[in-house]
Amino acid sequence: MSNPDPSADSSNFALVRLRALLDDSSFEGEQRLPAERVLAAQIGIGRRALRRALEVLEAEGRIWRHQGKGTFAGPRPAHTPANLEELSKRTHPLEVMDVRLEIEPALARLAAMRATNGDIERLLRLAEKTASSSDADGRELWDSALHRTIAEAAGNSLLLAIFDMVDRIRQDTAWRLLRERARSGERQQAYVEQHRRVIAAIAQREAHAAEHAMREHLDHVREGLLKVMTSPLPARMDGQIPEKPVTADTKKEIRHGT
Amino acid sequence: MSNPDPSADSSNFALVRLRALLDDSSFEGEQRLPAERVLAAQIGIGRRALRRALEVLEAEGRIWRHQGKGTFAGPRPAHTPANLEELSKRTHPLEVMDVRLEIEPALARLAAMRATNGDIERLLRLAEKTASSSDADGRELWDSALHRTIAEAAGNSLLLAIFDMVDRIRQDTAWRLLRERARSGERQQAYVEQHRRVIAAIAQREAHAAEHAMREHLDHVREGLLKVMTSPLPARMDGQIPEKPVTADTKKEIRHGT
DNA sequence: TCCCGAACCAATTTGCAAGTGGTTCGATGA
DNA sequence: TCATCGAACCACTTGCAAATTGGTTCGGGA
Repeated sequence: MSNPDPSADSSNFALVRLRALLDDSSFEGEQRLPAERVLAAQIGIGRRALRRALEVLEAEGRIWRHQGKGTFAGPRPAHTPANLEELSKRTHPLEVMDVRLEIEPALARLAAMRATNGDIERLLRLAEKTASSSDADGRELWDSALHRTIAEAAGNSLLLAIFDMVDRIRQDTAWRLLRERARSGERQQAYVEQHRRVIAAIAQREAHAAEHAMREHLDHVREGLLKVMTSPLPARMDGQIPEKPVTADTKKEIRHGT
Repeated sequence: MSNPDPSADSSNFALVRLRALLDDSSFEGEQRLPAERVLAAQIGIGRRALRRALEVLEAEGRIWRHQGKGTFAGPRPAHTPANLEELSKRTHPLEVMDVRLEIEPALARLAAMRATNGDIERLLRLAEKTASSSDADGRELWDSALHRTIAEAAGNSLLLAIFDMVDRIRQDTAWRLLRERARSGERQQAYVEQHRRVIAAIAQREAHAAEHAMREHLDHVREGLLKVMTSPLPARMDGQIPEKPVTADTKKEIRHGT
């Protein structure tokens, strides 16, 4: 009987050689392997056959590769994003919402305890602006400024940096549409009232009340988000249907690497 | 009577010209101004006089400058660090501890709800290792791995990224010494017991208990940190005195930029 | 005493070259 | 007919040197 996959012959040879190389003590740590072109010449096979073997080893987790860097022995180092784009790809709106629900109530509580009178003045002015803003973009901006001012008033630079990180992800790309749909008219009204309550609690230095009010507000926001995501086609005035079901696509694409 | 500050003559001239330039619509946004050398030649004064004028404008907040970048119209953009070194410079151990107190109890709660059985197995193994580890470095590593595994088990990639960020700051530079001193023998014993409690709660899926146990644990850690920082020279078995009062120096160096 | 020009320092940006894995293509040979 | 190879190209990363910028110092000159 003939070989069912003759194409793998020289690749198999390469696999044997590569496994021997990896088992060798010289590649113990996270050592870098020679470049593909060099390695192929060393073993005496073509680059294509070598790459097939490397794919197997990578799938096994014995090596990892990165374009422009090289091929390395050992498991792929834990990928901690640290830059926004990567992080933004790997998360999704519900995760972000969960994080906000953990962080921002704490920020509100701390703000109630540590805000300066100047902070509180700024908050009150912002609340007015948010309420009186008419267009969606304007609301968006004032709302963002309001939440950030609370984060500043909390007086913890590290927490502020974390808030900024989350906020930048939130403002990224495709989510704007989602958020816009999540704030219908009456919901927007409720948001304004909830903001007022949070700010009032902070202004009166009621830490617990501030935390509670903020959590309640974000619960409402989360609920709005869920509603939009689970019923993607509510009656729309303009009758337009989004070309792509944003939520589903986004989630699938994001989920691929935990 | 003579001019009390004749040195400001050409600088004043430059100020007038510059204000006119800034009021001009062409520099509305965060536009970049010409280089100092060019600008000085344009206005027809020396660079030194120009720089005096620019200092005034910068103090007024109408422009901002940065070495190697240039001079820009408008207020200085909000500085959101985003990279570890900057962040690490701008925070201090107590801030980090406060953040951990906000984040990690939430992580423990989520882990209790969402951990896989595999996660729980890993946690139990790690707890053993941590308890049996003898040297300080070993404890440090196992402890870190334990907390991170809980963060992983919480199943929120964004929260995990935040945890990693905080953890990297925590492990940075000078704080290692501080932490080492904060874990005396009996405190270490208590930590092991607290870890056991957190893990047990997670394993039994008791979300609230897990959150509570983790908060209690971190409260103890915080207390240990405070004790070390407020009484920098406890009685030491070996009689050695650290060459430098680490806490004070570190705090001062870190504090310089809020 | 003040101003100017020059020079130097330090931080940043920019462009380029080299090297890497990822991919496509046509020629070759079993 | 098919797998293979070599070549070429693309996309990404790294490293380095040049250029540019603000920050600073110094000496000449009015």
